[in-house]
Amino acid sequence: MKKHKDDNKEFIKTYNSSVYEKPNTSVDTAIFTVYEGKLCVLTVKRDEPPFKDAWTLVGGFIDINHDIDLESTAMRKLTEKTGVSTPYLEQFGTVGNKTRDPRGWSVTTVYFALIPHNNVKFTSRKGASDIKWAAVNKGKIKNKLGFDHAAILKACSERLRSKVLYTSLPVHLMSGPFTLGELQKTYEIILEKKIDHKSFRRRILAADIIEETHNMRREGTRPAQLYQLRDKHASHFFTRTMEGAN
Amino acid sequence: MKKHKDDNKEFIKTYNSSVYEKPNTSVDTAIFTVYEGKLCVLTVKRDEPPFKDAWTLVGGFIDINHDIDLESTAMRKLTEKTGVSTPYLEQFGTVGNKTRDPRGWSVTTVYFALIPHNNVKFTSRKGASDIKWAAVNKGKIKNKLGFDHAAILKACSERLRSKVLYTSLPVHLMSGPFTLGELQKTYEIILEKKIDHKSFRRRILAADIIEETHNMRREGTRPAQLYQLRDKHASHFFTRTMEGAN
DNA sequence: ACAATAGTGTCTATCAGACAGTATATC
DNA sequence: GATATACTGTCTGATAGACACTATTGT
Repeated sequence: MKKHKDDNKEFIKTYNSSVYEKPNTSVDTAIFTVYEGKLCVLTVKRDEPPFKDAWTLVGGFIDINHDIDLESTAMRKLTEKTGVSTPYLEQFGTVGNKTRDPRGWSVTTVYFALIPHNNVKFTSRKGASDIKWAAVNKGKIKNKLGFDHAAILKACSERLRSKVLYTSLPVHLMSGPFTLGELQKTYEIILEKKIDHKSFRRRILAADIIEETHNMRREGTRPAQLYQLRDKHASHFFTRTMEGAN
Repeated sequence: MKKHKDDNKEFIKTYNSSVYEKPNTSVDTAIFTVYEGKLCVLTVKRDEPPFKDAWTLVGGFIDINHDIDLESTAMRKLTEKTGVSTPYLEQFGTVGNKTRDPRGWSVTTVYFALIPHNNVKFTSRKGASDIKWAAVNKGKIKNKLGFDHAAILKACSERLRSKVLYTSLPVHLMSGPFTLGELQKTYEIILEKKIDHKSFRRRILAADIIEETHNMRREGTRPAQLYQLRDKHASHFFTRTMEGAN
């Protein structure tokens, strides 16, 4: 590793010409929720160039004086934007290349998070104008995303979809007790297809990850059993995937 | 991203800490092969501090002037050390924290590679004294590894083992035509357990990823059919995992 | 009664595990 | 023939998909 001079001019010069020895290093998180029957991802509006006024995923640079590791950078940003402090948070992967950021070689470690919609309180000082949920369809949202975030979102959505076929991840989108019908709906929204309800119940109940509460949900028609997670932080991996190709 | 005051002192301070002070960024690869009935990983001896004279995985810093992306950094290092230019190469994940490198905040993107042992020619200028295969057992090797590479190797080995339960990855460890018996042996070495040969054959043949050659392997006992990959770069994902827990 | 949602019964298809049995080499 | 490795036959068990059926609510 080359050492950098503390000479300020030299520093500015290399910074401007984008041939600084270390790439920039950031963390971005695709924060997913299910809301009004749709899979949504949290987007924020940039207030500085590059991509000023464009929407992006939630992210930022590592603060090496305060963050102890990458995950705490991701958590810090997530909590800053949503107020949520116990999301399901998983590292997706890292994208690093010469071209993704006009400022030069840039590396971003991407996480994806699942949070129940109810738990979110936007904490942005400017109100809601610079932060919003965007509905995700086949990995895409309507608005253009800055940097390579459209590609990152697509890849994250695909990973989410694929993991939902063989895990219990969507339980992390439920807030408080839920019915099997509601959980199934959440699966269906993410997978963008219907699931046979009998198979679904069998599968979830056999996994033994949820337990009955003493309450029922009463809304319109026949009351439904309310369940809760046995272990708030556990995830179950099934040995077979549901149909729909990997 | 927090906004900074334009106050000059404050600016320089935040400038230095948020922009100038970037973590170091590297790429490390666990290069696996199967050799003499054992799963092995390539290790190299460091010739500079920190961890001078300790063994580590193959890796190094990104060369932002020559590498176009992270994968090309990994490939460059791999080819440099092994002479192999078409490995199976997959990103494993990224470790970044304050403590893993005594020089300070450090981020490393970890890849794992599979290469057939025959294809390797050590190209190190110093001869073989600073590079060698180390047998991996339950994710560990005998020699101590520098940095946090022991933990990284363990995590990579577990990922490899887990993927082998539901993919055809081990085909990338075979050089040239191979018999089903040889492929099965390779699976068994990675999984560290026996597989039923009938189930194995059924599974691999049903995947339709290999085809018979016109040759047989004749060695001692009954000749065995030699197969070759239909698509050199394809990987098959089975819908069910083999037993042995995820 | 009817609509709507909750929940059960049960048949079939698929595929992994187990393991006995057959085939073809060398010695 | 004995032994070693290659390869096949086939039964069992687990579980996903399909889908018909029953249950309980509000209107």
